This record gives sequence, structure tokens and C-alpha cells, in this order.
Amino acid sequence: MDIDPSSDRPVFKQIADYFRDLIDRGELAPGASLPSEAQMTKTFGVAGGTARRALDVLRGEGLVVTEHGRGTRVRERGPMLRLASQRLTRANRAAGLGGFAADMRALGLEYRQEMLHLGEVPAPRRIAERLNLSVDAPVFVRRRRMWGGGEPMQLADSYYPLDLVEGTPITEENAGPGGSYARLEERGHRLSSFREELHARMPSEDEKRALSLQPGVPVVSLMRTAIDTGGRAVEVFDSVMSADKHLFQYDFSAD
Amino acid sequence: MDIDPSSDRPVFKQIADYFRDLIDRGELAPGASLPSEAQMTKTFGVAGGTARRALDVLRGEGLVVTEHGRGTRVRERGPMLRLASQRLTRANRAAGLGGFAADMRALGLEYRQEMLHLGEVPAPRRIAERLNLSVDAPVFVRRRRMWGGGEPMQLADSYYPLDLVEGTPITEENAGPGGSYARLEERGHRLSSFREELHARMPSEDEKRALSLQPGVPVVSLMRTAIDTGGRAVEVFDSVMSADKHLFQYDFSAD
DNA sequence: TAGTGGTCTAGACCACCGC
DNA sequence: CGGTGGTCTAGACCACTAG
Repeated sequence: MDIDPSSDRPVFKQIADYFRDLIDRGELAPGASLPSEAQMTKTFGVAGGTARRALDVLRGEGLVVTEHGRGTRVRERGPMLRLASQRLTRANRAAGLGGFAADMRALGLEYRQEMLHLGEVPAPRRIAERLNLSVDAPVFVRRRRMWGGGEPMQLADSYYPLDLVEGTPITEENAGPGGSYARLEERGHRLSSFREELHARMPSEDEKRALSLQPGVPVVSLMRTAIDTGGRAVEVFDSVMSADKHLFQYDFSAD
Repeated sequence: MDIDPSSDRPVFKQIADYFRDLIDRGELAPGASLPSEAQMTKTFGVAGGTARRALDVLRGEGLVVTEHGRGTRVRERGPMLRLASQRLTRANRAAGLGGFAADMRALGLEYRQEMLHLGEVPAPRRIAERLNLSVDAPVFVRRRRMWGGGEPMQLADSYYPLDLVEGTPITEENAGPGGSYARLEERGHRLSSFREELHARMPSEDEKRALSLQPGVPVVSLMRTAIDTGGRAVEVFDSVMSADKHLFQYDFSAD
């Protein structure tokens, strides 16, 4: 409890250090309660604001979660979804499941998708670049929120050149068995390769809401471009998901 | 400047919203100064603590950086390093550069590595699992901090089974041309494949210091396992780097 | 209702920056 | 030196949770 007000290190950081240490060492197990702010003012001899700032630090690091009126607890971490590049092989697609559905099925979680938008939009720059179109050229987008195990798992926007999706179920809410990749292949665009680009950052306010993110949890943006055997980019899949719940695995040759 | 003290939304969040909006819309360009806290107390009619909390929010989101005595500015984002899986092909290794050195060379940044530790350590669980050893079995580690363009870029620990590195330059500060992968191949362990596992999270205090991370910037943990043609794991490369400065790209077949 | 967190104030004092 | 952020206090008032 060694808080030293005369130290160079600010008191609120010392208090944060104290609890971080307890958590790291497992003496405060996930789910365990931290003392209330009022308690801390007594045991550490500080004002309420100072106790509060210490907790702010831990919240910002994602170590604890606070519920108004109930107190502050050590965060419990759910299992992580391991997204391996093999999930997108033809064999897996042939099983009749789209990418995300297959992932969730593998984990035994029930799955559902919520369609947020379906229709033509002008291509944002990052999409246009990858589809080899000009910025603001019309593209077809399927914008949805994917749920797994009753929790929002990712925001996923799939973009397609218009000519590839007209008259296919890709423009409908249900893209059919095997997902939209299966539809593209039926239409003669046999998929040849994927490029995935990953980037982590803090979420925007909207993303925090849409994914029910705790404070202090980053998101991963995954952008996947699907290329057909003719070398044409036929889809850009642009998604955002909680970094907390996802781990990405890629296997590749050393040659 | 529409701050409404009677709104449900807390005043400090409204102030944060106001500046976030200016930044998003580009009206406050990277490098531009925000008003001082004292200024804000006047223009928004709030106490100092409230103005400060608004800035805390923006700092936590990584949108602004504050320098003591100098003020708060919109963060300037440096260029991102694109780490493509192709960087580890044999052709690139043959060019005589280790993985990181090649990346930095490609960007025209000068490069240097700082050795933090070189020697035997008991294998942590995550390493032992990947090298197929038991936990705490002795392994050889090269623990270093990589610098690029004068900034710390990553913390990188390479772990090796003891029998693979004894008597090789891998145990020395300079592993020689082509890096340790080249040494392993010379010793008859021709590399066959790599597995990379990525995961993003907020940094620990130590990582923040070692990588000079701004508040509100997540890190990416990249763990790479190198497999030789005999199917043996010959190295685990365990690294942590600023999410701000790195983007990861993987190309793989759709078959 | 008692206990918890959430917001806000007014002011003190210190530390760092740049002129 | 004046201006900037950084820490801390003491207290008011509100909102949510649970018994």
C-alpha cells in the first residue's frame, strides 16, 4: 500500500500501479471487485478525484471494467477467435458457409448477421483503389453487423463492382449458400487469391457503440481483396472488429 | 460552440466532440494547436478540470498530443511501414538482409538494433508451446530493440532451441549477413514455412516507455514461428510494435 | 435507503517552456 | 517572466444498483 505523496510519481499513478500489480500477479482474479472510490479515499488518504483518476488509468488500459452503481471489477476476458488464412480455402467455401459463418460454426457459437445497408454507394478512396475504379464510382455494398454468441463481433462491408453482382443474390439480403464468394465463382469469376491488410487503432465513437466495446480496447481493421484468375479484384471486404476477441494467423511459404 | 450544460451528454464529452469534429473534418490540421485549457475555461464557461477531461478523452483516442508547457496539438501521423509476407522469401533473405533490416532499407530509413539481452532463459509458455518444448526448458534468446529513422520501432525477441545455435554467430551480437535465418539454413535447417500470429492490445507501461508510445496508441504483437523442411520449429520470433506505424499485408491462395 | 460511480466547480500549488 | 500543462483537494449534486 506504499503510497508516497512526496514521490515524483503522481499519487494516482502509484495507486494504479498498486492495483495493476495485484491484477498482473493474479491476486485480483478476473471478476474480482476493487475497493470503492470512497474506500480508497480512506485507505490511501486521498481525495475522491484522485482515487477516480487511478481507476481511469486502469480502465484506459482495459484492465478493469466499471458499472455505474455496482463498482469496478477486474475484466474477464472471453475466448479469442482465431482467424486463420486457411478459413478461406475453396474446400471450406464448398462446405456451404461464408467466411464468418464458418468461423463461428467452428467455435460452436450461434451466428447471425444484421443487414445495415444494401445498395449502391460511391466508392470511398480505399475501396476504389483496390477495385481499380475511380473514386466515387458507383459500387454495390453489403454493410452488415455480424453477431456471434449473442455479441456483436464485427462490422463488415463488402464492396463489389456493379457488373459482377447485378441480377445475383448478392444484391439480396441472403446471398445464398457459400456466401457471395460462391456466387462470384458461379458467375465465372473463379477466385485465385486474397490479399488481407491488417491495421489496429482505437475505435471511433460509432464503432464503440456498434461493437459494445469496453474502454481501452482497440479494434483491428481487416481489409480483404479477392482476386479472380483473370487478375481482377472482384470484392473488397472491409471490416472492423474488437482486438480483444480476435487473433489472426497466417501460414506462408519460406520460398 | 454549442455546449449545453443541461444536456444529458456530459459537458466534457461535448467539448471533446466539438474538437474531434474539427479534426475529422480537417479544420484542425495535423500539427495545429488546440486552445489552452485556460482559454477553454473562458470560451466554454467551464472549470479547468472539465476542460482537462475533454482533452483526456482526445488524448486517449490518440487524436492529439500534449507537451507540458507547450500546449496540445493535433497528432501528426508518420508514414506506415507495410509489412508484407513476401518480405520473408528466400530471394529477399539471399540479398543479405535480415527481415527488419530489409523492411527499413526498402523505406530508405537508417536502421540499427540495440541488444537488450543475449543468452539462455527458461522458455515462457507461449514460446515452449511453439517450439515443442516443455515450459521452462532452456532456450537461447536474442532480445533487442529495433530502431528505424531514429525512432524505436519494435521490441523483438527471437527464441531458439539450444542445439541449433550453439557455436554459431546467432549467439553473438552480430548474427552475420542475412540474419539468423541464413545461419540456420547454413546449418542444414532449410526453412520451409512461417506461421505468423497477430494480436492487438494496449501496451504495458514498460512497452510504452521502450517504444516511446503516445497515449491512446495500441500495439501489435506479432509472433512468428519458422518451420524447417523436416517440420521442426526452429525459431519463434516474438515482437511488439506500435500499431500506429505498422500495417500488415498477407497474400494467399484461394485454393 | 445506503452505497456506488459520474460530473462539475474553484482554487491551490508545482513543473516545464520559451522569450 | 508569463503562459502552458499536471496534480491534488474538498465538497456539491446527480444517477444507477441493490436490498
